[in-house]
Amino acid sequence: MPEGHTLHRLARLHQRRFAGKPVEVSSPQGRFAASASLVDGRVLERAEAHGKHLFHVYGPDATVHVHLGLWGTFAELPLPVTTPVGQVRMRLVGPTHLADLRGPTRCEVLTDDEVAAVRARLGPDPLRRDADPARGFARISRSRVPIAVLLLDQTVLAGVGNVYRAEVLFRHGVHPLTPGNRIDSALWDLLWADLVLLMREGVRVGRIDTVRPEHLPEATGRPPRQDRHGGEVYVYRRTGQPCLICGTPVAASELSGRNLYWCSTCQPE
DNA sequence: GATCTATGTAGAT
DNA sequence: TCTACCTAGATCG
Repeated sequence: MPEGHTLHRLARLHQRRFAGKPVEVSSPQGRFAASASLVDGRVLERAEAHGKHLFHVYGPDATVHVHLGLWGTFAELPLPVTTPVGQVRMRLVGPTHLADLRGPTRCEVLTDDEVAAVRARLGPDPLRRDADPARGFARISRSRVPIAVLLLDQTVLAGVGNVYRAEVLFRHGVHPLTPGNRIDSALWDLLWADLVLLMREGVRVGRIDTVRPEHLPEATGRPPRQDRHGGEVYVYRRTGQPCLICGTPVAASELSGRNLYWCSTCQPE
């Protein structure tokens, strides 16, 4: 689940459910208990996301910072309060709903200065209005590192994960090993605009869909994708299956410890 | 029941 | 480049 769109969707949801009201914050599992007591019962001022980071702002002295990592999830339930199931790191209880956080890589209370330090390390986020894509291009155009690695570097761009990386490179016919300094500014503008489009749609529908209408199962007669992550994609986790455009089996390898997927015909070196 | 895997990142080597 | 870490669902035997 957790690429940037997931966090922005959660921020939006938490803003609606909890902001402006006192919230009960607890840690049924216990690992967040001491920090939860710092914000328990206070009014949640606002929820916002930057890249894959979620912030629950209670005041200048206390913002809950959540990073879901690979496995983290937030589950929302309507009241009444029920017994927590599984390992619930943080539970928020508001006037109408509760939210249970499981498996985050990060869940901590920070001061405004500490939040600023976290955010200072993040590159422009295609889902934020205040994002400056030129900052991302400045890094990319100076680097010989493969574009596939740069896109996942959160100090270059914030919020892009393995699915959006694979899909945006496919949609623009860019080979993943292309060095950053071979990406010209016109191509960068296209990649950025496409990330904005795809990720906004991801926030809207709650899953990652990147396939153009003419290549969808309904248009081509192929069976829809059955995958835990749910959306329709061109190459992500489609190793060995025919490319939706040219039929070449989708290639896969590992790069910097992450799975990489591409079409060797549509994305030539 | 055991094992594998994942949309992520930090820190050690 | 490696390892550790957080969790739950899918798959294997």
